[in-house]
Amino acid sequence: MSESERDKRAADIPGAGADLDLFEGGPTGRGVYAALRARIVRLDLPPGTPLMRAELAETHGVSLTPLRDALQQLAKEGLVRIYPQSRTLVAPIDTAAIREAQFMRIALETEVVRRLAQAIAPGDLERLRGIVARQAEIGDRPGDIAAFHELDEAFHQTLFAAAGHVQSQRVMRSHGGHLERLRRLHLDDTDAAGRVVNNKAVIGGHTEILDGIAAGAPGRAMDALRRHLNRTVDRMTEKRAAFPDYFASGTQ
Amino acid sequence: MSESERDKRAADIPGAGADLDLFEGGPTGRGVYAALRARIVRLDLPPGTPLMRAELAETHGVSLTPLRDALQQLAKEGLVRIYPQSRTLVAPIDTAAIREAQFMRIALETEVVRRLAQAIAPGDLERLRGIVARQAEIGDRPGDIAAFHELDEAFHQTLFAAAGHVQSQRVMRSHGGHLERLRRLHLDDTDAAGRVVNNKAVIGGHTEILDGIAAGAPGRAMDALRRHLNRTVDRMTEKRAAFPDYFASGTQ
DNA sequence: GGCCGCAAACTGATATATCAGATCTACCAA
DNA sequence: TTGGTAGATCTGATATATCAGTTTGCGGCC
Repeated sequence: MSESERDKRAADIPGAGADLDLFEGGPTGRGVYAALRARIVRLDLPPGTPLMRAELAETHGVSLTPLRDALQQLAKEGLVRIYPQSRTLVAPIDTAAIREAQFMRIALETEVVRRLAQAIAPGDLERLRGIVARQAEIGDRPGDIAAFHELDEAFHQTLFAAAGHVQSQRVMRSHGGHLERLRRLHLDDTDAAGRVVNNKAVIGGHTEILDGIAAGAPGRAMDALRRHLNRTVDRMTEKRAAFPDYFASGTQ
Repeated sequence: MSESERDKRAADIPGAGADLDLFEGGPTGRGVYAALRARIVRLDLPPGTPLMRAELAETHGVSLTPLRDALQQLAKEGLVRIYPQSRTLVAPIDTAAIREAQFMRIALETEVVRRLAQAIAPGDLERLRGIVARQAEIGDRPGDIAAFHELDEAFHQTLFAAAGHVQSQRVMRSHGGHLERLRRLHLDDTDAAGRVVNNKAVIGGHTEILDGIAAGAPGRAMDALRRHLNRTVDRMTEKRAAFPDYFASGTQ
């Protein structure tokens, strides 16, 4: 049942990626882009998978031109590697790219939180508290992974929205594909008990951040956020050992 | 003479933009992209200028396909507006985009400086001091605008390099076209005396930042950086009044 | 039996042709 | 005179054809 739940969530991801409407290659190409990105990020198309343009074009019912647009877009995000005149394949997960994405996220979100601690609209703070409250409600039940994760997304997006910098978050996300894939690897590797613990930690982090903001204490809010975000990447080397084929052979 | 100096600098900008090799549309298209971006950012192609594909293709000696790639790239950066089936023109300077770019820059660079204040390689600190010293040398002479500006660029780039996050700076710059155009507007509007004063302020800012880093005082370094960066955007409304045609009609 | 070289086949890049939507203009009607 | 509409024209999107570089597999040679 958690199985079907997860699949449902996975199927939703294309939609989630679609709001990154920074990308388009024209009306037609866009759908292809979104579909491919979703499959790559979901690791449905694992790193190294060759992408045959002719075949993909036929599958998606478009010609080579919009398909090329989509691939170029993905190449610019680093999710696809195009070897000119040769072939195109799903890029390996790049450790360096993950570090950059993480850096960007900490930098941006830390600044968001800082500004919110200086001034936040009461309505926004309420909304944020509400999200955390809903997380707490389902936090104990190990079942609703999808819902919990969705609320987590909502929390961070609301932070950016409250600060008036949704666009920056969009830019950040558009370069965070490698990090998303790493997170995907983490998704399935915790048992129910461990997940509940993790959920509690997430909720605690969110609460600390909001407390810092509410108290008008930028430093406190920023530190809390930093701790909260650093959780994700810590276990990267472990994942890299478990899925050596998925990662680039670069340093570290 | 400062005239020819400035032109020489302007001619260099394409090269400066070229290291944003985040962008390509294939080997051929890349040159077109760089050339167009340079002309747009330099305000050589003012906002609102229609971009006729057939003509541009002929001018640059390429076909429509790579030209389209270049334009799509520019559209994604927000520098060009494509109205499907209708026309393509240079996008107006967007106040909101400038605010986002400025936000991103402060967030990213502030985090860079914070980390450097915690730990910096002695060689990097030396290099940075060296750049500021060279700025001080030519700071009094109003002539060398190009050289001074180049050193300024080098300073900030070296900060990112020292923190090991050049890639993030690249992403940031790739979305900073609107801000670059605003800066371009500021470039020509100060007389020699004013420029010397401004140069002094820049040098002072850089020095404060480095002092904060050297002292291992993140807060101090970050505050200094914040003050330093906020200089640029302050006079935006003034520019907007002077060049109403260049700006989008959006709020504020 | 293994290695080198050549050629064929495949792939992506580029150019061109076709399609469809949007704008503009001229003409008609109110 | 003005508003609207039909059609011509222009533009970008899409599809297809051509070009050029890369890989691969076969055959000959060492």
